[in-house]
Amino acid sequence: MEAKLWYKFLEVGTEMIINRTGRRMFPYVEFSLRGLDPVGLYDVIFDIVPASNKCFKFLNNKWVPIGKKEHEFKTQPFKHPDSPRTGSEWMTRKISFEKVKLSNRPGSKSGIFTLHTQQKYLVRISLVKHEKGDEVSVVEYPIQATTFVAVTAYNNREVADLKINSNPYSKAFRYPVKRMKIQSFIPNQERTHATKNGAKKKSVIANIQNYQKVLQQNLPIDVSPINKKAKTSYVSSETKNEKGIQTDISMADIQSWYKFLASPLAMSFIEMNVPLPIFPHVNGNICEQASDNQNDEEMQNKIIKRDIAREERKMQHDARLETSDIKESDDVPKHIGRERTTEERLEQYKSRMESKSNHQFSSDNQKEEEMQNKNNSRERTTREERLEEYNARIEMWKRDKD
DNA sequence: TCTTCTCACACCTTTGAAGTGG
DNA sequence: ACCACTTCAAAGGTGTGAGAAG
Repeated sequence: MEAKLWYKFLEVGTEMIINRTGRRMFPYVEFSLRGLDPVGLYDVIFDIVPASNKCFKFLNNKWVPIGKKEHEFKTQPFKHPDSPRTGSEWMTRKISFEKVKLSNRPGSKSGIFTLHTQQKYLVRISLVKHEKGDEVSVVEYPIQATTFVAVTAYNNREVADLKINSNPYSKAFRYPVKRMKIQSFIPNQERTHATKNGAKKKSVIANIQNYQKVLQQNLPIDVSPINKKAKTSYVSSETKNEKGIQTDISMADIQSWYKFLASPLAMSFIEMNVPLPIFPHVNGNICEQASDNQNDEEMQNKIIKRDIAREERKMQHDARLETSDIKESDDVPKHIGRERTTEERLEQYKSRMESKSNHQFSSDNQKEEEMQNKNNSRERTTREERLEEYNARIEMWKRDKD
């Protein structure tokens, strides 16, 4: 079990969100087993049981009992999908109930537990041993550290913050960014009757105006790449919900941004000397995007690793070209690699392996230096450089137009 | 009026299929 | 044909905030 995390939550008073469709537990329950009969057959069963017979209310920053709890819903305990297994199999692995969900709608399916809000629960693990014949023996382990209050929205800010900081799916809320809602810049009436192209244009202008306003503040700008799932930034009269227009600057995605640059509208901005926003270069790769968060060391390392691997491959490729008779030149077709004999391919494979192991034995200092260089080159990508790139693009576009 | 609940939203990770190049 | 890797898209998990419901 992620004991440390559970205890952290316990300190502030664990709250678990429940909703109609079912919300995953976080932290989830994960543990290892010891002392089982190695050849015995076991089921591992997950259950959620009331931790108190009271109902609670969040007052003065803590949960206080206010009355009797409601009658419990009938929910089937959840048997681990790998059950049954022998004791030795269970003992050699971690047992996780990551996908268990909590709901407030009765009659949910297996793996979804129906709970009451404002009531306390805890997780109980049961080990069912299959004895001879149909007999079974059951041992139950209620885990006090998992005690939580079921809620539909967080009451304690500390809990929300702890979740944001420890749940990878909540990364979006870790760093303060300026999310640029178009909604507030376009009057409702206009939005509702806007045509596809009209609204798109409006959204771009709104973004620009908004951008200029918030640029003066000191928070990082949200430079999300294209969000494929995001709703379009226009609203037709058929649109069910006005909220459909809510979006951020990522809606003026890279493509439409460059389309905008190629439009007469952009030209008039330039001619009027209206300062255009710097739209940072984003290559659409989620890792590159995350690298904008200097704090995210883990992601930085991932990117560095990937870049090193890329360079490694390139170096290996170059080395192979140098050692072989085939040189990369205009008159040698690129697909030549696909026409090698089995022996040649075997040779190449060997050299690849050699170069790989050589790299492994390279000194730590060298590695560190490499990492440092990577970091430095990343830091050099400043806003000024992006501005330069942006200006270069404008120039290019002007030339093309002429 | 207040509290609780629901839903749409933006933003993120995970996963798996398809593409690419050696 | 195979392999290692990248790219892309879809699915699904997250907290937030506005508004509905009680």
